[in-house]
This record gives sequence, structure tokens and C-alpha cells, in this order.
Amino acid sequence: MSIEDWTESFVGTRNLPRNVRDKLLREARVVKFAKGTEVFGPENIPDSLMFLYSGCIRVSQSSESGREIVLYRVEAGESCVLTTACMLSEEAYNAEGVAETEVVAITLPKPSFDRLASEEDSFRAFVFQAYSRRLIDLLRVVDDVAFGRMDVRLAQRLLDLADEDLQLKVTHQTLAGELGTAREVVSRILNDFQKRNLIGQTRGQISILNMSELKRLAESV
Amino acid sequence: MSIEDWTESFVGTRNLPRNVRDKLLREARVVKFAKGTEVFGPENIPDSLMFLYSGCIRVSQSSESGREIVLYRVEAGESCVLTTACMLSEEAYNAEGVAETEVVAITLPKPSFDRLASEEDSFRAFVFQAYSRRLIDLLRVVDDVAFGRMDVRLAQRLLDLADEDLQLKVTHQTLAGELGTAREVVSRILNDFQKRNLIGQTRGQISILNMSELKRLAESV
DNA sequence: ACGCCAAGGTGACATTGTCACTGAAGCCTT
DNA sequence: AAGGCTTCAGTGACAATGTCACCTTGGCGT
Repeated sequence: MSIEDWTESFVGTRNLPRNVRDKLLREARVVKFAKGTEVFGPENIPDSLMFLYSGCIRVSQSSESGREIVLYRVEAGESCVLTTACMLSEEAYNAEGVAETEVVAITLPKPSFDRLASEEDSFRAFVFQAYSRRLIDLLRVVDDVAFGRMDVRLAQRLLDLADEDLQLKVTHQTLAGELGTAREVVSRILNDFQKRNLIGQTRGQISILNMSELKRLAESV
Repeated sequence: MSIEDWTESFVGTRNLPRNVRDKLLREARVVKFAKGTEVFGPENIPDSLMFLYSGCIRVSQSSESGREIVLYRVEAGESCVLTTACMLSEEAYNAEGVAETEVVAITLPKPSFDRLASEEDSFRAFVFQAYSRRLIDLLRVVDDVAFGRMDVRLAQRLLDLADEDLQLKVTHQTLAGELGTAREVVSRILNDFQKRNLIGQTRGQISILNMSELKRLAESV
């Protein structure tokens, strides 16, 4: 499982002394997840801290009724603190993380984590910052869900998820899952967008036709 | 400003060695906030970590359109990590904390905080746990707002906020602010509750008449 | 008694969520 | 190529919630 020196990839480890980094390389395990795999979930709580070396994890929450909402994404170089959070507080939770691409992660056993957090200021700062970012992310989600209009939020997502050719390969159902709404709602709004020539649609595919207008909509308070 | 040894009040400090605690007592400042005062907010970001010695802080977020939603409450013995979170990540945010009762808090200067977090395992665990709890709280808020029915959520709040005589002195507007909805919606639902003899209402006051039925409603998925 | 103001009520309408269908596009198999 | 299956999307009716404009009421101070 030879990837090059991963301690170079994280701001929390990159500036540590060489001997500490060497020790880390011995202690940590490198884990891979195939695209679509569940990285963590209600039945699958890891007992160590994870750092994302490459790929992307989509963290979402779902209701009993089957609806779903994406909370945030963990990108390469970031740490996935939700798992540790849930490890600490004993409460039940229904968030899950799914590998959106192939994922390579570093898992650090709790003792190593504790020692690092104790001895290395830059590492500790990194972890606190990771927590902070997720708190802020969630504040944003609350704000959107509680106060945002669905067409505006959908426009934002389309822009977020579009590739460089302004194309998206997503189903209406998937978009509904991003926003925590129902497929029918997404369909309605997308049809409206299409009528206004903001987007084009075929089965499972959307193309942005009028970027500037869509942006204007996405930013309209 | 003589309150007795506050280090006894927090699980993160209570088990520290006596000499460390004495040092803390010298370094930390004790701050009071009158009921209704803003403890922190967009224009008022503290530069130190706060621990709540007594009282209760209501943390809420508001939209440009004037609506508001309560995210969680910080109770005595807990730490208010949101401020530090926002301190760390430079992002703008629109959460604010208001003293719901008179509040006595301990503020720890950043250097003291860093030293403690580095040297004392139990303190560090306390802080991580504080972050975790808030993350979990926010997950719950997202779940409620995204998937919950308003009548169910309102019933829950009524039960939460009622005193031991099953009375609440709140306006419809305040309840709307708790749940992130509009006053009219609260009024509608409360009138429905009243028709079903679950509650009684007078101006600015609500009394729970049928506890068990209200509970059933609050727990109905 | 009077006026003021906050609290609450009301109806009309827009947006969003739910349900029960229907239709259409892309596959597999034969 | 034809049929059949599954996933994806469209539709209309209705319920729940949010928004707006405006109206009453209760309590307070003068």
C-alpha cells in the first residue's frame, strides 16, 4: 500500500518534525474505499480519526420517510471529524458518509491521535479548525434550509456540481437528495428553468445554457 | 468578583491538579451578562474561550428577511465553542448568543487555553466533547427543519419550555423564533391545539391542558 | 377617557411537500 | 428486432407552510 509520504498532504502534519512524521507513517493505516462505498454510518462507526488523502466523501443525513439531505463534503487534505464527534457523544445519529469517488484515507489510532494533539500545537490547531469548519458548514445548511428558497438553492447546486463544460450527470432524485426535498419539487423547478432557457435537460443530464442568469438567480437573496 | 472556586464546576477542570487550578483561577476572568444582553454576535466576537458558570445562553441564527431560529442553548457547566469556531475559520457568520437569564461566564485567554489543551488530557477531552455536542445539536436542528412537521416541532417546544406548572410565558412571535417559522404559522397551529383542548391561551401566556396527548403528538414521527 | 403599541387574528395567495398515477428512455434477454 | 423490465421523469390534486396586507384586541401610560 505504498503511497508517498502522506504527512506532506495535511496542514496539520506537514510542518511536524521529521522524526514525528516518520513515527506517524509507521502508526497510521492507509485505507481505501471504492466509489459508492459507505465510509461511515449509523452501524459503522470508526474508532479512529480519519484524514482524507484523496477523493471526496459526501456526508448526508436521512429521515425515516426516506428523504435525504447532503450536509457537506469532505475533500482531500481535510479531516472527517463527524465520526469522532459521534464517537465521543453517545447520542444516536443518522448521518452517513459515502465515498463519492475512490477514496484513500489515513486512519490514526486514538492513542496516536491523543499524543499528537497533546504534543504538537500545529496538529491540534488543525483538528480544531476541522471542527470549526464543519460547525460553520452546518450553520450554512441550517440557514439555507430554514430560510432559503428552493429555486435559489437548486441554482446554487447546479453551479456547484457542474463540470467545466457546464454539464451535470445527475438525476432529479439525486438533486433532491442534495437539497433535502422531493424529486417532484426538483422536477418542477428544473422545468421552469428550462422554459426560461437557463438549462437544457435530457434523461440523467443537465446542461447549463445561461450561466450568468443562473448565477444571478443563485445569488438573489 | 468573588465567586467560589469555579474550577469545581466544569468536568474539564474539576480533576486537574490543585496547582493547575490555582493558576487558572488567577489567569481567567469572570464576566457577567445581564439578562437579554448579547454575549456574542457578528459584531462582537470574543477572542477567548468561554465557559458558562451559571445561567443560560440562547444561540440563534437569523436571516436577512428578519426570521430567526434557535440553534441550541448553552447551559451551566458547558463551554461555548461556536465563538472559537468562528474565530478560527475566518468566514462570516450570522449566529448570535443572547443571555437568556443573568449569566456568569469564565473567559480563558488563548495562551492559557492552548497550554491547558496541550498539557491536560481531561481538559482537551472536555473541549472536544463540547465541539461534538454542538455538532450533534446542529445535526438535530437540520433534521427537524428539513424533515419535521411544524405542529410536531411546536408541541416539542411547548413541552421543553414549559415550567413545572405547565405554564409558558411566551408570545407567538417568540415561539416562531424558536422554530424558524413565521408568527402566523405558530398562531394557526396554537389555535388548532386550543380547539383540541391541548392548551389554553391568553395574551402572552400558554398553559398545557392535556400533557399526555401533547406528548404523543410531539413524539409522533 | 384617550391614544398608543404590542400581541394576536384573518383571508388570500405563493411556495413547497405528498400522493397516486402515467409516460418515456434506456437496458437486457431472447 | 421485439418484447419486457427498470429507472427516470411528468402531472394533477391536494395538504402544509410561508408571505402579505390588514384588522382586532388587550394592556399600558398619560
